[in-house]
Amino acid sequence: MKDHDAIKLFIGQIPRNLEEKDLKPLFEEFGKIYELTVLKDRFTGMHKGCAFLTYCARESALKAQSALHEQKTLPGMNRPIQVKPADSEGRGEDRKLFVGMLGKQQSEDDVRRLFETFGQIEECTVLRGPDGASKGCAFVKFSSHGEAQAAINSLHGGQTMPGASSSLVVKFADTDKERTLRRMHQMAGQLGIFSPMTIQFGAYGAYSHAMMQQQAALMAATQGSYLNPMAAIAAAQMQQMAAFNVNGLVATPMTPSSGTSTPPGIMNGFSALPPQSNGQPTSEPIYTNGIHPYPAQSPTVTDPLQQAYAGVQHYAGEPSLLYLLSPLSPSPSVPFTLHLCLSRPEGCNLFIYHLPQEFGDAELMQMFLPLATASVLTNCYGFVSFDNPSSAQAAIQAMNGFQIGMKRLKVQLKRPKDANRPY
DNA sequence: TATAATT
Repeated sequence: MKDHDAIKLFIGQIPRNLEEKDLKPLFEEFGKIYELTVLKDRFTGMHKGCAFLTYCARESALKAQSALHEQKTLPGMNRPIQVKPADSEGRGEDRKLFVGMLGKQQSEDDVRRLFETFGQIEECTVLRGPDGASKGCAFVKFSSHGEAQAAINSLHGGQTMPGASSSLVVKFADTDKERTLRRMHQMAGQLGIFSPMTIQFGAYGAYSHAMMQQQAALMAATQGSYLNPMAAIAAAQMQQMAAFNVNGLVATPMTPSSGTSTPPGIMNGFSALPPQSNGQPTSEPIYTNGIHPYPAQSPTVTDPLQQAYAGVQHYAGEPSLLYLLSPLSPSPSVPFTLHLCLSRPEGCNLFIYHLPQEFGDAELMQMFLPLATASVLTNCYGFVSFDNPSSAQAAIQAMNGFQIGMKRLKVQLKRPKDANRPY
């Protein structure tokens, strides 16, 4: 049926509205197709914009690759189609380099010239923003690990490019795990969390992953209703978080959200939330996923990367972060809302009332992000914390009475010490 | 200075 040495191809940059049947004609031109599978998200079924393709004949794969790879751009895409052997086919990424501190004017060709003396370059890509401006870094893939290593040895730190702030960086590109960690940290930064911190999902990781994917999908599906691009970005971040969760980088069983072992900060700002209008409980232990920076409750890590990440847990500040997935609506289509709680001292925590029904976490976050370190949201009220009382006061001044649609926000300090608080 | 995506 297919050659014993057939090559499975990875196809990238596929418009998300194209399914197998739409793609078949394009690829059949190069030979009989053995298998063609568009990649879908396992929970949401969302088209991932890429596919795997195996031809019956090895030769067909080679022909398709040379004819199509980076040779044409499918409608609606802003980058050319990718047709190359899937990662599963050959070696991993031990021959791919990340090149940092390039000058912004340096093109792919400039980078190639810099690296070509060290070996056969299979791929060379300068990273660019949507406007086409270089981000000052590139990926260069050699045909062998040795060639890549030779380039590192000769080029890393050796020269400073015009316009770059320090000398050229040449190193092996991140592995998938490293990328995930990097994204996680970026996300934390975008959420306004700048302290070192660990984010841990609970024992129901796969479940919360599914929920987050669903939530992200919903947000993506309603993109037209976003107030601005920030909301779309937040949706993408949730996708990333969900991906992080499922990648198994954290595997700690959740800390029970009741009992004496619960760190005080974990309950703060969460037990005191006002009752919800839909009658659903604010939290449901089985669905509660805690995030906390306590080293004693760290995952048992065996992987060096995980260990490196675990290192940042040893930070001395007040504990901090909770992501909660709480049932809010009985409707299966909107089962959960992501809650992000940051525990802060009194005088730093605000309740936001009269949020429009359609306000999502992203919208609330976007509204307060310039001022706040975190936010929480349910259907009609939100919760925002600041790292100091004056920022909280500034937020009240800036946002109380802020009109959204027919309603005005009510922004006030969270009720001081609550009898419900467990300490 | 970290990509768009890898069952």
